[in-house]
Amino acid sequence: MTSKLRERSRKIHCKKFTFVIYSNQKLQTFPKLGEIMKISLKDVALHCNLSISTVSRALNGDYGVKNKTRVQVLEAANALGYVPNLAAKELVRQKSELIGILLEDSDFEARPAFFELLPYINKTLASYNYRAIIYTIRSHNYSRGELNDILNFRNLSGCILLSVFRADHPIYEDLKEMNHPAVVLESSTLTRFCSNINTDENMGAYMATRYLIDCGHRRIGFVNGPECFEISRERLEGFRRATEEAHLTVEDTPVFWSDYTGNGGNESAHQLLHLNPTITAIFFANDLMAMGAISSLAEKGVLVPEHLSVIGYDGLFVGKYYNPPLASIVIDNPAIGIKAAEMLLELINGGSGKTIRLTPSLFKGNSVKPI
Amino acid sequence: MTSKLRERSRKIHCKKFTFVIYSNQKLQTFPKLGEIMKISLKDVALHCNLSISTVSRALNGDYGVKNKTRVQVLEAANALGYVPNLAAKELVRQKSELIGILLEDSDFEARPAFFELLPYINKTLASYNYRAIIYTIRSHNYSRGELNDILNFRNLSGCILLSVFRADHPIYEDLKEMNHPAVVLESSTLTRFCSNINTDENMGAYMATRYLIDCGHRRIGFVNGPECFEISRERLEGFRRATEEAHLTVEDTPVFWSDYTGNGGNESAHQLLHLNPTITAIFFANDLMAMGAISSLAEKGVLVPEHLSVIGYDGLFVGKYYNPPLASIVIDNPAIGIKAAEMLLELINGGSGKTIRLTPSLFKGNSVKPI
DNA sequence: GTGAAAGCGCTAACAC
DNA sequence: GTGTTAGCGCTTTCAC
Repeated sequence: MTSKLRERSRKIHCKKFTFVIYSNQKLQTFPKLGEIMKISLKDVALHCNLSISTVSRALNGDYGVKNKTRVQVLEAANALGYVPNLAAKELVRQKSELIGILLEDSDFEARPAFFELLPYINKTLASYNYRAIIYTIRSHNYSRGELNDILNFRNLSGCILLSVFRADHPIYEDLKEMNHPAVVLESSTLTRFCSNINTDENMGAYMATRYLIDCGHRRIGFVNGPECFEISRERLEGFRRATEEAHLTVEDTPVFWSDYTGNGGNESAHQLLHLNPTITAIFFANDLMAMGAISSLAEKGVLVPEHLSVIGYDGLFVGKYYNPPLASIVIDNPAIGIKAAEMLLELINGGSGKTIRLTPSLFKGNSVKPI
Repeated sequence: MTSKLRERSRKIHCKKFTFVIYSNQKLQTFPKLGEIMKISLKDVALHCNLSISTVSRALNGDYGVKNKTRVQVLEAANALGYVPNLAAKELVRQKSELIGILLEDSDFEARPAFFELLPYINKTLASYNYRAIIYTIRSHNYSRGELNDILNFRNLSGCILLSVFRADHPIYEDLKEMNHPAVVLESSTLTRFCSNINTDENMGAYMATRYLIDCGHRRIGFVNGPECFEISRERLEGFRRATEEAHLTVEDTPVFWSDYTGNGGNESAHQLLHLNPTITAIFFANDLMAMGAISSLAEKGVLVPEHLSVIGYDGLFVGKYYNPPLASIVIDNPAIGIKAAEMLLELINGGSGKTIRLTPSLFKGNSVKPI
């Protein structure tokens, strides 16, 4: 022990411990009254008679540390209850193991499925020792550059755009110019640093429509979400692809633009049925609208599937407990969550942006009846 | 400008800018090729011909800065795109504006309501400039002290226990001994540093049962959650309070312990009806179990509310779109989320732990029929 | 294989 | 009202 180290040693012992006694391999510490001081690398170093740098290397698993030393350090760190200070680490490394999760400020009811994603994203990130930090993005009054600032504040390693914004939201512009890793859902934004993962919406809508057609329905309504979302447009394409393939006329396959909410779906369905009373089936662009419609129609005596067949989209997990169990296009949210996190980690490790497109599956709930 | 500052000035200009030209009030910067260097306090200081500490004071709104200076600093910081480095700030302040949100690792289906809370917690925290960082807590193999380590790693200002753990989960012990601010939901853990917010479960269960009784039901089943949760026990007390008050016998008011999942509710309901065929109403301790039961019973010809009245608990927002709209005890999740965040901030600002108990409300969905 | 020392960007105590 | 200085706890050269 150098004299300088010894000198500091006394000082620090006074600061954090009254006594430090090694006896029978058992380390006893007596923290001062009041708050318990946090143990730093320095404390571990002092107890091991080693320098801070050696302790750091030992703890980080670096080369150039004698095995015996490493074991000694590990034991001391454990005994003292050492917890690294990530702020210090991040300051010097100029990066953090933090991932920004970006939510729209007001999309709760409209996008319940996203909250099915979060636990999976978080777990996947955690398994690589990354943590998720949540930010809220304004749908309106967002100004260019906010995204960059968010990333810079805490030197985030990257971000995941969990909400879907309207296609002309400026955040997509920020995303295109940004050189931090990012993953977006249900958007086709793709750059060197930005991957995207989405399901084949066109295919999903086609599958739903096709299922209704295969069940014998020839007059089918489509209640879509707002036109300003990419996904709404793609779902319309899929719907049209299926109806044209089956040579259904546009008159027999009316389309309504709604808003992805339960009430919106309900209102659109009533309007649709009022204007097109011969309709035998409706395809809703999400489960919430389907549920809103079914429950309200039932009260007016229109029963699903007896009088009207209904299929939704999203495959919300509550759908299978719906009455009747709601036919739907199932998006595998756990898979998307896990994949999104993995794609981001890939980008962080130097990978290039890429696109993953999953194919949704069909859940044949009893809300659709063959005719 | 002191000579020392001037010296550093040259160095830094070389590092981050090729030219820095003020002309017509417009600041033009030419970052070097490749990555754009981040702007630090030092850069702002140099451009203003001020010391770092003055710039820091100006930016932090401290006293002792001439107004003209402050304006100059603010403008320069803005023009240069200065973003503070929070890791540095946290390192020196020994605390962060970070709140840990603790989720159980596997409670997704069982607790969908918690994901109704998160957006509100996050928004409230954000309005005080705090951020939420998500941690997953293991239901099993959790070892004492993990919570403390989580708080210490990043010098979190506090944490919110968003999931409800079984009453004997060791995290509650950690919580009791911890001296960091914490807020727990649906638990009565209360210390100097730990507040709790919950709804009056006894009252909620009483209200649900009482509603059934008021509708004329005299033989009422109760499908509860697992006994290991505090809330299950309290809900049972409320149920019993109502049945005893109405002088219903224990035979006419059978209780089943289930698991808060859709399938569990379904199975328990079938068992309950099989053993007690004269039952006219069932109170489920959460909406998910109620939905699972209703949808499955409907397929067997047992219709709600025609043949059986059902009331749930939680007031999930999808409940009002259920078929029939599900009567339930509504827990005001937005209020709880906002309140939880506010209570935590109170603790952080030196307040003492306290208890808030909200009274739930009754949603009279059509799933209950008077007889 | 280990130690000394510099410095990440910031705050705060102390000069002046 | 402003500048100087000493760290916060850590990683990372560079010596030895």
